[in-house]
Amino acid sequence: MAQSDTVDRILDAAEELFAERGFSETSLRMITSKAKVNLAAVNYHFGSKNALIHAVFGRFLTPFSATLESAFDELEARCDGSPPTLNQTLWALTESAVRMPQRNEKGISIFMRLLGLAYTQSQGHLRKFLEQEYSEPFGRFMRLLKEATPQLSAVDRYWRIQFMLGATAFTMSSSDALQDILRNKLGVDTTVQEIAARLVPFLAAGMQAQDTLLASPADIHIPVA
Amino acid sequence: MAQSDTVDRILDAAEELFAERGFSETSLRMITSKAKVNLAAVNYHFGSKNALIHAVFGRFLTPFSATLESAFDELEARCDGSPPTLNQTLWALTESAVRMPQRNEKGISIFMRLLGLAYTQSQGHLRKFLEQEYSEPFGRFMRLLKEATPQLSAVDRYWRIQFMLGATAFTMSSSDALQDILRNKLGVDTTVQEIAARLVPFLAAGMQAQDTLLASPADIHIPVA
DNA sequence: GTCTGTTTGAAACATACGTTTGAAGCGCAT
DNA sequence: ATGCGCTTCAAACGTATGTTTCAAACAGAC
Repeated sequence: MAQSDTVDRILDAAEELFAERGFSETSLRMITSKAKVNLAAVNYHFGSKNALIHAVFGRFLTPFSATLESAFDELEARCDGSPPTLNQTLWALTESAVRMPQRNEKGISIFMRLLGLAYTQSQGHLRKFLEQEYSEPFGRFMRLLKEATPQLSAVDRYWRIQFMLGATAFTMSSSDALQDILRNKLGVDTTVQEIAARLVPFLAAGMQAQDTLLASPADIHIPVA
Repeated sequence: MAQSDTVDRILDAAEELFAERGFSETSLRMITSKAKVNLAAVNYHFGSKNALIHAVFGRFLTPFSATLESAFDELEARCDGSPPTLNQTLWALTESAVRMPQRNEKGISIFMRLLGLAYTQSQGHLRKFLEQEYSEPFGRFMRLLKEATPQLSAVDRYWRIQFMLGATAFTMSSSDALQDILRNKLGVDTTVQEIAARLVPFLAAGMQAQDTLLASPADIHIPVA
């Protein structure tokens, strides 16, 4: 099969280059020369650069969302009616990501960074693609979060989910650069699993902080103790 | 003075466009046509597109870092020898950001998003510029954080600071969009000050979670309880 | 071997970019 | 009024991008 060889080589090269440089900063010529295929191959096999971006996400996200769904199934079965805890829910997500079969050792971190970029770079088409393609597992995750934090007001929960999302997306989207700094400053090396192991407790603690009680707007900025 | 008019119009337009589209996705032609100035004006007044990016950051960051320094001065004076608490440190930063004189009501969120982009988009020159221009207040903030969390290992503290950064930059940068969603779904309205009032407790709680104890790499992914 | 549909290849396409150029316009001392 | 900085302007520069074209190479069926 000649086709799938070319297609896969393009996807591999694109995935890696997108992750380390961003989408618009990566040209088709970089991709095709890294993949050692002809420039026209991208438009022949995928149709356009945007479609290639979608294909890169689809190749990872489709099996991942299946894995995630069954992880949620298993978790809910194990909990037998009572809603899973916050830690269980967050770990089910992390687990599914880390356990995914990887093309290579950089697999997860590459993809975490791509997801971060998807949120961060305002590529309208990508956002739309992801929303209409993977709304189901996303919605289910949100529902589980809600059931795991019944003590929170809807507004607090809403904002704290954004905080979690931000911490995750941001960290993952710059994790290579961050790791370089860490390696230089502290002389240690960190795997994605370890980052996740540090991130989840941080998120869980923040999520479970006492429900925010707002003072009158006027002196919101005053509390210093 | 005709010059400063053109210069400011360019800076205003660039700031807004960079924030909503990113750096490489924003062309000089978009900027100059939004600012209603000639295309060549950017290279005449700033020298290059990169220098313009630096100027956009400098215009906000220089007065901000002065404000921040004096906020830290005041805080340390008030604490009189003993290190400020985590809450005090975070509030000093938040205060300084919120209290900055704003060009318009979107001022803070625009700049939060720019800071997020600076970290996220791999613009080497920007990173270098920010590091060598504002290393002092940044380093001081780091030192305060370190003194406020002596129980954390250096590695844990490093990563948790990244998590805080991410949650903050992400939330503030998309707060306009998020507020729209919130208004539609929950029928409430939120000011930047209120978001900060929700964010700081979240960050403080995450920061003060128990120091991460890592199991052997092999079973890092196992804990589900 | 020849035909057929699919895949590759080198080259060109149109467009957009950041930057440079050189003339024109302006305010203001002299 | 003249001359001198500074600023604006329209136009062009060279380069890089995504996409298209069309001929050559290829594989498998007959």
